[in-house]
Amino acid sequence: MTADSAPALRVAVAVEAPLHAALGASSGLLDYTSEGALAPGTLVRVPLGRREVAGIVWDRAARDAEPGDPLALKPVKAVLDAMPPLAAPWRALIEFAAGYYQRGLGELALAVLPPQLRQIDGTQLARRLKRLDRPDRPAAASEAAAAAAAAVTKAQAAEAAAGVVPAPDGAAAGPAGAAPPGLTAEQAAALAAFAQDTTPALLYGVTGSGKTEVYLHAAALALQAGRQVLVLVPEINLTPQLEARFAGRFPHHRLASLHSALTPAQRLRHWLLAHEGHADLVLGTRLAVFASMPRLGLIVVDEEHDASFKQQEGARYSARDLAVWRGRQLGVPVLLGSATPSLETWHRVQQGRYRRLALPQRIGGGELPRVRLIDMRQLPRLGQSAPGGDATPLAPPLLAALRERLQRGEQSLLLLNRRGYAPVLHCAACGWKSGCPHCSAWRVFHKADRTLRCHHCGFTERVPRACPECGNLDIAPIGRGTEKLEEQLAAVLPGARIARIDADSTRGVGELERQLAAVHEGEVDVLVGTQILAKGHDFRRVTLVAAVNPDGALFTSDFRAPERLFALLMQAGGRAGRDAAQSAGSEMWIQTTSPGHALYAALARHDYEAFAKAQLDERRAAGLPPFTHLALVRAEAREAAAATAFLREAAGCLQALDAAAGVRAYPPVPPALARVADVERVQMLVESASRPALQRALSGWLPALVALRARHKGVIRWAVDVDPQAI
DNA sequence: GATGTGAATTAT
DNA sequence: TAATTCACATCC
Repeated sequence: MTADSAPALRVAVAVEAPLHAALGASSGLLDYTSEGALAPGTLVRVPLGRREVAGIVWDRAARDAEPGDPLALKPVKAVLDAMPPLAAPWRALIEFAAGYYQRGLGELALAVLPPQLRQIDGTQLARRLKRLDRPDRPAAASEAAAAAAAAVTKAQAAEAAAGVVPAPDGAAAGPAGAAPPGLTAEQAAALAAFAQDTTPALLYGVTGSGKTEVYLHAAALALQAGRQVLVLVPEINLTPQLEARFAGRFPHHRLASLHSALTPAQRLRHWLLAHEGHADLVLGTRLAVFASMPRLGLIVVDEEHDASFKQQEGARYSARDLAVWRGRQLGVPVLLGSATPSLETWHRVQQGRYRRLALPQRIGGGELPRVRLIDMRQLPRLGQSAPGGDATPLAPPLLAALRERLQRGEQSLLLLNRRGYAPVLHCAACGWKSGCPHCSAWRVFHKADRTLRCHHCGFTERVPRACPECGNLDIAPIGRGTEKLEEQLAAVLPGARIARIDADSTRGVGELERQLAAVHEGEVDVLVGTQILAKGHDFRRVTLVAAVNPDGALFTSDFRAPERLFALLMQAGGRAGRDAAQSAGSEMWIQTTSPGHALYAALARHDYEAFAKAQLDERRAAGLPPFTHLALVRAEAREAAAATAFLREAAGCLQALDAAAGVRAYPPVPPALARVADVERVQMLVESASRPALQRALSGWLPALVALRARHKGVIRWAVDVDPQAI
């Protein structure tokens, strides 16, 4: 406005605008003017169209500065300088991730900040920052953490009682305990080796081998050096347990958790604690990999093989892979823990790119459960005429084993990866099945509320009294879900206290914790549930784990299914006999029609390495990861033909691209789940033996895809998925 | 992606 | 004639 004011400076700002909006040309940055100089990483508010949005001042190479009339630029509206700017390493991480996963810089940068930070103004932010000095309210830790803390205390008391951990009573159980428990020789060796250098290290150890203790000691070293520690865990459910363990061990260090179950205010507070360097420990799910941590000195990725580290929407990043990148960038060690490492990680260990630290023994010499394979083909087809119409839910020998446990007062855990009563309803007269009208999937029969529910789009109806096609009254459920298994168990195990834990039974806030507490208190004899149960929870009294029907994963086209099944079963088996005193009698039962399958044979020997070798040989032969690098271009449209046409033409653009040497595109195909909520999906696989080649091709291709999209009006959405989980 | 524009289509 | 819906242009 004022003609005599100093000439305004030009600043580049990353704003929340998707790449495909073709905003800010190639860099994704927009130019604004500012009165004073603004440090890169400064949070600002800028006008964008008729809106005012949050942005981050970015540094950009001088050669990228676009010519143009600075007078036509709009000024920055507000500078949120109460907060330190986001540091260069953080910005480098964002730039790398945006480039690697083919997303807009600003889109990613703003998406990984706490949502509240995008909304508040300078005064509000200043107030929040002032409040950081106040200690966290105990309530903020939530009932969940309290429940988990109780469980952990008990667990450690059990370990101490078993005489395996030379810890004084009460150590690590609360703020009062100062002396950390000692380490076994194996743990000490792993820790010493880890401290040698900063190459990423795989901590390879079965459930119960004491990986967490190594994390804690590695963390202690980093904390002593005045550094911050980032711990990534796969599930929200697991954060309270580990949080309690870390908080108990490091009572004089501040811990902040970061996951999507926090309230917006908590999320902002915890993020700011990390960013300001007030929190020494940051523990969270995949989104925490982007936490701003000025003194970062160690990254731990627990259960590194877990698929939930890969984001499945928006920017489809792998938090595990970004953690490794971040560690290398900072020269900070990364510790990847797993009993069943991802084949990608295992391959890198074999290439010598990652170190291998092994913990082959269970703490206290506890045995892994004996694996028993039950050949379901040998069973008499009992109960064909029974209500529900399928064979007996459990093989007689397994049933006998369950009764034994019941008599001895021990707990059993039954896994069935299917919630609801039955996966589909069927009319015997006309062949009608309970398909979802909006998705290419069956609607699941939920007996408890007598509904047919689509697990993909949520479409729910009451169960029809008769077949909607032919009016036949004789419609019957096919197959079995957890609800039905629970019901069938109640019939064959009268008097047993049976609990079911799955996404349906744990819908309410704190419901999972409440149910788990009941299990720990011994109020449950038999626990039925989905894979929610297999992960991380410490069930001390469980001596029998059974997989009721795991075969499905053996025969799907999903190339990662065997890897996931093996990990799930190993992990589930690890739930049994964690109490060293009982481990000798603990068993893992598997009902299968393929008892000779190599996967089960390896599982019976607890031989991950043989399994991994066989899988890697298959992957190499089939040209799959980690030997080939993949990306998927996904497109969605009302009509599949529109999405397919877009992808076909996209493939043409790729072929015309010089940068696409050594990269090849396959014909577009529908994924396993082709239609969801009346939207058709089509995807195209792009592969290369070279990761840099794939990257070059994708980067060169993207502008063409953006332009192409403008001509294919039928396409509702499209996205690139680099290193996809499934193809 | 969000927002605003104008034109076309539909309801009353 | 008002009210929706929809295609499309713009956003430093």
